[in-house]
Amino acid sequence: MENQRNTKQKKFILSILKEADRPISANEIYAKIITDLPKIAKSTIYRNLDALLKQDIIDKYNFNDNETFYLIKPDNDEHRHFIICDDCKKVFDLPSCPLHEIESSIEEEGFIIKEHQIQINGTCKDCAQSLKKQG
Amino acid sequence: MENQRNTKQKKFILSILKEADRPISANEIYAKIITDLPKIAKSTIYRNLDALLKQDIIDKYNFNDNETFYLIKPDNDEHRHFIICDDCKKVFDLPSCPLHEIESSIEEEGFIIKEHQIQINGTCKDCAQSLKKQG
DNA sequence: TTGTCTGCAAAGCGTTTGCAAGCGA
DNA sequence: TCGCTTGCAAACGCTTTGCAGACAA
Repeated sequence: MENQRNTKQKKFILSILKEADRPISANEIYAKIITDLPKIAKSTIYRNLDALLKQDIIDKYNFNDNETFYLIKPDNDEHRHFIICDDCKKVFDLPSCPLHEIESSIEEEGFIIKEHQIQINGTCKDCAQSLKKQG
Repeated sequence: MENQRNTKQKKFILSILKEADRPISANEIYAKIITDLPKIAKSTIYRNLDALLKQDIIDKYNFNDNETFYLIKPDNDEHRHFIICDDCKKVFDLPSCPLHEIESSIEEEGFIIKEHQIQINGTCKDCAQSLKKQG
C-alpha cells in the first residue's frame, strides 16, 4: 500500500462511508459526492474502495447480482450481519452471529476461514403492518 | 408462466442443473452445453434460468461481485449453505444450518423471514497444501 | 398455423484499466 | 520535484433486450 496521500476525494469517500449506517454501493457514494466534487470519476471511487478493502478499513457485501456494497468495519473486532427487507429494502442488523461454534468444526477439517457472511431476507415489521392494512 | 414448450435447449439446461452437485454459473452451463448444442446462445441460457427461478425450480446465489450461481432446489424442504474456496473457487457444503435458534427470536420481533443465506469464504484443504508447497 | 422460443447482434450496466495531467508531501 | 492519484475514455465481462427466423404443439 506504500505511502498514502490524503486527497480530498479520499476524505470525502471515507466520510460518506463513516456516516452510512448500512452498506452502500459505489453508485450511492458517487451520488452523494458529486454535489461537493462535481468532476469526480467513478473509477476514483472504485480505486479508493479497493484501497480501503486492502487496508481492512471496510467490508464488502454481495446482496444482489449487480452491485457490491461497502461498510466501514466497526471499531471493535466484531463483525455484522444483516437482515434485508425485500419490500422497503432497509437493512437491519442481525443481533448476533451464530456461526462461531460451527466454524471450529470446519477448521478442524482443514478449511481456512477468511470470512463469513449471513444474510436473512424477508419482510420487516413496518412493511408487514402496512401490507396488512392494504389488503 | 403461460404455456411452456419443451425445447431441447430447455431440457439440456435442466439436466445440467440436475447433474450439478453445487451451484453453477450461466457460463459453466454454457461451457457444458456447447459440445451438444454448438449454436446455443447465452441469452437462451439466461432466459431459461429466469423461467426456472420464477417456477421455483432453482435457487440463485451471489457468491461474488460478478457471476450469479444457480442450483436445483432439493426435493425435500431442506436448504443448503456453502463454503467457497477463494483460490480454486470450489463450493463445499456447510454441514448444518446454525440459524434456526436465532430465527425464532427474530420472528418474535415481527420480522417475517422468507429466506436466509450463509456463506463462508476461505481456503480449502487442497489449496492450503499446494500453497504450502509453493512456498 | 400460431405463438413461444431461439440465435444473433447490440446495448446496458457495474467495474477495471491505460494514460496523461494534477497535485500532495 | 517526485510519484502517487485523479479524470477521462475506452475496455471488459456478465446480463438483458430487440428482432426476425425457427420450431413445438
